[in-house]
Amino acid sequence: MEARKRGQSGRKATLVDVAERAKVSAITVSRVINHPDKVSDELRRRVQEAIDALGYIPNQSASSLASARSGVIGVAIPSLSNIVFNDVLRGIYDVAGASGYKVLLVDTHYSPLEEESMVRTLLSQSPEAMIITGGEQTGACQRMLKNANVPVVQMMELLENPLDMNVGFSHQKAGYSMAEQILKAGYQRVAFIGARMDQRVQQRLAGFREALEQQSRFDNKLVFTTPQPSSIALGGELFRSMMASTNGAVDAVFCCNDDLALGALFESQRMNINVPTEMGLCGFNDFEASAFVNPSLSSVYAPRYDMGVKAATMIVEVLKDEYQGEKIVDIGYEVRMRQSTHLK
Amino acid sequence: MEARKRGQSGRKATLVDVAERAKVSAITVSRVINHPDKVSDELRRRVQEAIDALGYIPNQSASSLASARSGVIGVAIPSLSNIVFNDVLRGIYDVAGASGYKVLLVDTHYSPLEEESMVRTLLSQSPEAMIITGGEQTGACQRMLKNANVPVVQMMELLENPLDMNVGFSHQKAGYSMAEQILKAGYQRVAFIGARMDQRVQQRLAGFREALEQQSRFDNKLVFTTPQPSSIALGGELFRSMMASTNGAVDAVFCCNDDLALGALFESQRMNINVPTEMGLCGFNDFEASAFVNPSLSSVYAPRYDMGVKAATMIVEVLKDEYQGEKIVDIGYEVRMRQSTHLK
DNA sequence: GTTTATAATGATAGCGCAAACATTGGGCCC
DNA sequence: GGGCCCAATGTTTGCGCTATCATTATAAAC
Repeated sequence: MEARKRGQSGRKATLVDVAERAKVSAITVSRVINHPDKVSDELRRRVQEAIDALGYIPNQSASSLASARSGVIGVAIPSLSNIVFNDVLRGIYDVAGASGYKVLLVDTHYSPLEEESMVRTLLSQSPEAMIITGGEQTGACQRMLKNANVPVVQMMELLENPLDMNVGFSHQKAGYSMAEQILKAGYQRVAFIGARMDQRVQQRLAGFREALEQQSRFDNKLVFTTPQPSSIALGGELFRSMMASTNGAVDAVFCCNDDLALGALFESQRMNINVPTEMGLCGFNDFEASAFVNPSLSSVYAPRYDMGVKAATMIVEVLKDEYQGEKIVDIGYEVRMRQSTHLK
Repeated sequence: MEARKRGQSGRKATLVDVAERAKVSAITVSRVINHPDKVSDELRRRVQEAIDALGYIPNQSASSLASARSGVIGVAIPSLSNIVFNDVLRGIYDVAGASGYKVLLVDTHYSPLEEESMVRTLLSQSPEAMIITGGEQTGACQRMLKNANVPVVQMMELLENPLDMNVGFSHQKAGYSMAEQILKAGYQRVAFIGARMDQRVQQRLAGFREALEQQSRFDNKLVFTTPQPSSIALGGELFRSMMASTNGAVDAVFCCNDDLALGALFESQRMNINVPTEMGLCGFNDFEASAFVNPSLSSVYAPRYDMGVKAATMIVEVLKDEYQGEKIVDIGYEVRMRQSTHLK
């Protein structure tokens, strides 16, 4: 690359280059960018011209360093491929973007150790706030977050002792409610199939168990779980092996999420098992497909987009010192009973 | 908050705090972090102890400013909620993470103007490289990217004149191939339903049209498009209104993606139209559900994860000055014919 | 035993920007 | 017309870090 003059593409233009070209001081250029109302129309115009001419783009590192404000919100989620988090993310991005914040996003792969390392990376960017998933942080990770001295929101599930703020819903209650509805629909022998088995899935199982135990219908032999990641394919496999090992004793299956449930549904169709008459089926998370598949799939809906919006809004308001609400927000859920559990 | 001493949680520890505690110079601490092999075991141990004791986390802004290396790769995608991009993102994150790069991700909402603004935001973070989607950038955006003087990868589709590097596949050829197969399967009057209608969808339509025209089977009245975002619900609606307006004249539908196709499939089931005998159906992108739904859905698969991996790998290698391959990489696609288009 | 190479550490300066404080030049008051 | 205020602009300084160049200690070379 040839050597070029300032402001040409060889070397990136700086505030000083703009200032020289506009014949003002550097700080005036800074003001035009950050506090345009504090500069006269005339100078503002001249500076803007110079900015455009040079294609000047501010150096955010320098700005962060000088002002101790990075404009970054750090976000850690366990998986990029799980649709559940996309909805939440959309909410976060929408609010953050509208308020002038950037989002630095990391994927922890459902591992607290990886989360710790990722949180360290995020903190090195001097974020003004953090949004993380759930409550299974390592001790070191918790310490870092406290030390960082920025607002932290833990989202997705309700926690006993959040680090700071918390938005989510009770997966245990939701699991309980759904299981309750299944029993109410008249199913007698309800199995559970679950994958990944992270904290939230375990809570759903706990709720399921509680509901069944209340009617003395819980049977540990009907709980089928695996640490493998969820997928439609896996749902089909688990359903098939469940059927093989239970020998017709099961008349409904509570799937820990809609991936598994859809897989089970498609597999039951191929096995010529009628849903819902021979086999009730429900999922969790209420994917769009669940409402449209035939038979439509019962599931638990939670306002995920709103949860992201709420998390980001709390943060933005706390940063402006304007937040009035509670530190722990229950965003709620809704059991949506559809054809797949309609026994009679 | 009370005032506290250095290294306590009141004020974040800096390199100098660590240096004082370890009784070394600041630069030695910097070396322990960035070039540990250049420091003796003894000092490295002492410094590491001080780092741990103070919970020191480097300030990346200061580091970026001093070293002119941010460790950031900027990524712009048109939508956070489209699964298609998640797969690609996973590939990018996996490679970037393994190579020590952070990803700054923005959502352009399919708007070139928003993309321009987001790219400006990304560039202000001094990214070392950029990955963007497609080739519909505004002039100003293209200029910024060229001026930034960093490697740029445009991904998802193959471009005539990429700004720099390019990884993708030809959506037109893919559309052509799929349409060709549909005709080959024996379907006579093939409709097209499309949503969003971004560049890539338009290319799929162009390929579809080309294939049909070659057999004089193209009929513009059988093309149904809308700028609305795709969804399963929309697929059902479009299918229903298509059926209403064409009056039984259509025997197959090419859907621009699997969302629409699944929606059309579920709707056809509710309308008691047999797929594939009365109606052929195909989609695009090959979602996981497409292989498992009944009847299974024909679609076009592209190695999206690999595409993300490739894009990030190219960048990482270019940054190390080690990249040997072509600037334009065709990642290919695969037409997967399944039950939904099995006429005979 | 002097020179030369090498490894380990340190001192200094500066990256680009904005906070804090300083200066200037009206307009306005009585 | 002196004093005061405020808006508009400028000067200085330092954020936390690393590149660069220096310095010292140590080993190797002859």
